[in-house]
Amino acid sequence: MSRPRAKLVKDFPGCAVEAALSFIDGKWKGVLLFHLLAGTQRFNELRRKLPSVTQRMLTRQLRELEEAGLVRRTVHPVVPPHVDYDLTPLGRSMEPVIRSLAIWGRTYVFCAQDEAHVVPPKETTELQGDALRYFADRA
Amino acid sequence: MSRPRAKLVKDFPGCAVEAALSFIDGKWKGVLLFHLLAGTQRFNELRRKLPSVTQRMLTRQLRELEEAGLVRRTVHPVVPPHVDYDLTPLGRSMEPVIRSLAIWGRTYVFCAQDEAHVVPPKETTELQGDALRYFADRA
DNA sequence: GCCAGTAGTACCAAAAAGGATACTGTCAAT
DNA sequence: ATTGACAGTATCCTTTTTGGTACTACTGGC
Repeated sequence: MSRPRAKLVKDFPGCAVEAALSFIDGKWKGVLLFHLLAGTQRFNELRRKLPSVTQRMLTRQLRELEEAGLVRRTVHPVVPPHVDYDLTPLGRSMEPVIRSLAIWGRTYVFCAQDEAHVVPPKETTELQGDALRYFADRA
Repeated sequence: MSRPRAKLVKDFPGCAVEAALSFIDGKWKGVLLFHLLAGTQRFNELRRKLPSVTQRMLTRQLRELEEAGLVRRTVHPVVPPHVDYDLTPLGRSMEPVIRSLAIWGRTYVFCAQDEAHVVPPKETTELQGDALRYFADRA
């Protein structure tokens, strides 16, 4: 949620970075936006893509994204329920941010453990702290 | 800190976005990295640039960035103390991420209140939720 | 009749993050 | 003699965020 950060935005103008971060601050918002870049998704569709998120968390994060103006929630009044989530123009404007995050993650953290061998040795030598431990864990 | 997210990285591989976010997760890390992009900084130098951060928080955030391998802390054993902070190569690799965040923030949230009039009317009409309220507040 | 799928809520508990305040020790300048 | 700059710590407390479990209502298929 952007409440505490929203405050700081006023207390501390000039910080565009923090302002932007306040919109994707929340444990699952980044991934959600990433998946929504691929197009409209339904609630359970997203749930399947984020297996470790609880229903409650998914709902909350989506609502916060909606509140922030990044995501649009469309309820089709049918039974069984049918709810679509997609990006607003503002949400889509986040694409460069999300993409650069995805690239960084792939390059330096490399989530897909089945491809862990692809880690470039040169970069690896630059790693420290968490990143180093991360790679150490899966070596 | 990246501990809780680090866990999810393992539980939920494939999510490069979350992995990357876990490195800048923390209320001040984004700004700190942004300021460090400009070059080496000393502790109180950063403090002056982030007037609303407490000493304790600044220390913590810097230590976490160091632990994560993004920032290097250099202690010059003199008195009075002299400590330099600068980006590691891994930290510098975050530059595209930080820059895109800064651009987004400037474009869509526009922290600098003294330039609030520059908000482009076209974009404004696309705003919803927090973003809308943000602009409403300063209109 | 029972189960699965749809999209959620409600309630309680735990953990994590952040903030406030006060304190350290040395030196240089006023 | 006092103050300020330097770079922090220590302690306590509050807020925020996240997780766990159970529950709703309705329908279509077996």
